[in-house]
Amino acid sequence: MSGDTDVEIGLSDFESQAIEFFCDGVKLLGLPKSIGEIYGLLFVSQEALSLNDLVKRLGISKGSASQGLKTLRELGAVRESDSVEGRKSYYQPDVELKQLVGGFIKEQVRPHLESGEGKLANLKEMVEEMPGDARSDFYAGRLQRLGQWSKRAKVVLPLLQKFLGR
Amino acid sequence: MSGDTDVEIGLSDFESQAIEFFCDGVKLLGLPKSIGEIYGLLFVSQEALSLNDLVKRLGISKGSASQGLKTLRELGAVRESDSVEGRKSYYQPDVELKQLVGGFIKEQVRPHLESGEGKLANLKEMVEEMPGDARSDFYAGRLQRLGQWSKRAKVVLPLLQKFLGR
DNA sequence: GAGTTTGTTCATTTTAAATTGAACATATCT
DNA sequence: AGATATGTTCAATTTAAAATGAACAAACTC
Repeated sequence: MSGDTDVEIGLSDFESQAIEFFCDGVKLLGLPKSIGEIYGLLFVSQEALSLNDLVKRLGISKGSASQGLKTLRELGAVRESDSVEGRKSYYQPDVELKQLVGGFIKEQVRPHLESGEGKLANLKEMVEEMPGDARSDFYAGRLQRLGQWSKRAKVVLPLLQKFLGR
Repeated sequence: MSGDTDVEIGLSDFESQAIEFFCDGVKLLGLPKSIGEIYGLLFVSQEALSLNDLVKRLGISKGSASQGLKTLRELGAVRESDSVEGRKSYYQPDVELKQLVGGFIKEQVRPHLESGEGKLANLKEMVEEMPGDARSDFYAGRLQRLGQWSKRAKVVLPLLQKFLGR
């Protein structure tokens, strides 16, 4: 079979600008531009798009598109549309802010927080092994504060999600 | 005069690990490592430190230190200690989570949100100039959703700050 | 089963960002 | 004033991150 659907090549003015909007957004989150491009194009497309659609319309490499889609799926920001026709997959954006934020927190923020807690624990051990003088007291105080930070963050994140949903 | 205070050269094990902790943190926020190093060292120092102290102890360049301190001051994460002795300035960290988050939101997040709103307005204009068909209706719907996102964010940010303070 | 389509992986290249360091300005001291 | 100390700026370099594209694997087609 000839294969490809009749997707336009190149981007309309509207599409380009919308995509740029998302590129800015993901940069703020520390994600690569290509992810903004992919999500952005999906966001302004009525029909689900295949990997090859993305490659052709955005003019990015297959590698970028594949990797970007993988990240977006892990974040829960994109899902395969279930119209199974052959092996080819088509992708759609999740447009619920709550879900998007939730995925980002789960995949990007929580892991950092957790590894941070580990490091904090290490530091506390180091201080306990110090001779108990003014300096070690100062360190202990600082570490206590860091512990507060981390606790606060863990309380606030779910709250944040709750506020964003509905 | 000979000039320099008797700051150690090099970093203790404890200091290095604490600094690493902060480097991870600022990376999550999309800030350069040097900023984590500077803030980290100030955070675990009982005495205020001068620019030159930072250069020597961290082994970074004067340029980095100056630029990093500037950013940290703008964020409100660091302030000059007011012991005026000659021209030399000494710096101390602000260790209140509320202030830190507030500064970050004000300096890094809000500007992005605002420029985003501008771009959204542009996109809305573009849609209004389109012939009113199914496609433009779809676009209008999407843009409305983006407007919701942006509104939510503006409501949540101050709330977030409030929850983090105390 | 040969040929095609679809998608992933990963070594290399490219691009963007951070760091350096030298030149400069500005204040301080004697 | 001259000499020294402090701090900023910015072009050049270094470093880290992202994009590419070719090789590969897997699934479907005829």
